[in-house]
Amino acid sequence: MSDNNPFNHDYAFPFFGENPSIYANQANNTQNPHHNHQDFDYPSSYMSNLTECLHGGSMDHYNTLSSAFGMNNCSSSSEVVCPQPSIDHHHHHQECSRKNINSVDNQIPVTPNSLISSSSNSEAGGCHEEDSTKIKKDDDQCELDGDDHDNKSKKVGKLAKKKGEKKQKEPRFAFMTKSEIDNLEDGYRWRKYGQKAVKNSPFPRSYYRCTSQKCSVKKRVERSYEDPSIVITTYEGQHNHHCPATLRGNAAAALLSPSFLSSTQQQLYHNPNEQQIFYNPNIPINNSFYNNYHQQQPQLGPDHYQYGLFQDMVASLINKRVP
DNA sequence: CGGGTTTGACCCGCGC
DNA sequence: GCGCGGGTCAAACCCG
Repeated sequence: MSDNNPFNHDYAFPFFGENPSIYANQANNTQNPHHNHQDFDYPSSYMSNLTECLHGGSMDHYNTLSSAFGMNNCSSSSEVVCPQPSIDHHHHHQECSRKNINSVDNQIPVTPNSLISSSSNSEAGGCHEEDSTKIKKDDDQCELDGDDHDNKSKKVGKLAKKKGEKKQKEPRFAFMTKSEIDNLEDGYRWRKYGQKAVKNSPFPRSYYRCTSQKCSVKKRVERSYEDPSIVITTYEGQHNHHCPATLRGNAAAALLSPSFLSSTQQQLYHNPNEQQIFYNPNIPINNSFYNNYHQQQPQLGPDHYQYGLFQDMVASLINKRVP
């Protein structure tokens, strides 16, 4: 676990599962030999996370982003794993990446600035870490209870779970956002429960939990050590309540809400599964950001990405909504 | 006083 | 087995 880059972990997020890319002409090669495939299955609810995390979670009254994105069809066929470094590769990618971006820039209209990268169940190699950890903890706790270990049992005693009860790792997805502010406003209320230094990074990682009762959604916020202007926010889990700051959990409303689309942020919206990147053409592209980004995912060269607008993505959502 | 933050200790998995 | 790094806990602290 020496990898402190969330984007190097498994990320899968079939936003446009069945939706043809808006800018498909710019990148249609999805057969990247360096693109490893993972075998693990995604939880059926996995795709509902963006929805749940970005706005209220009640799935009964509206279409969620998950449905809008065709998340139910999400296959486990594309995700980012095990980057395969290749210097030449990188250079080439960087060039192409910039090229593509520019070309897109020229043809797209205005858009809200947002970039999201997504992930699926985390930790490609060990998508158990957190939960299994907890379970282990609990088990230990059970065993310890009889003994002394006062302090330890006290600390760990809360999360008692049955032995063998395997809690599935909550799906995750991450945003890369160019912002001065670390903790970006997303409409939910969060309580910070931890902060850790990140290896190889001068910037700490903060851990937040949704303050809503019985809502187990967590998020991590850290600043990219490669580009300090980039904030990486990783969400984990699904909200079981409406977003307090949006209208009845309307996905589009949430996504388009002023807070979320604050003009002070430049964001990219990246869908590794579909290899799409969305960005705000109103804001000059930060080359270092793209370079770093593609360096972080060398197995998915820019040639294989599709670029589009976050706005179009949202529009797609709205169009797909069922009354 | 309630709710959020800070911070050091603790736990766990993993790699060596 | 040990050390490292990531994640969590919870007491202490802060603040409106």
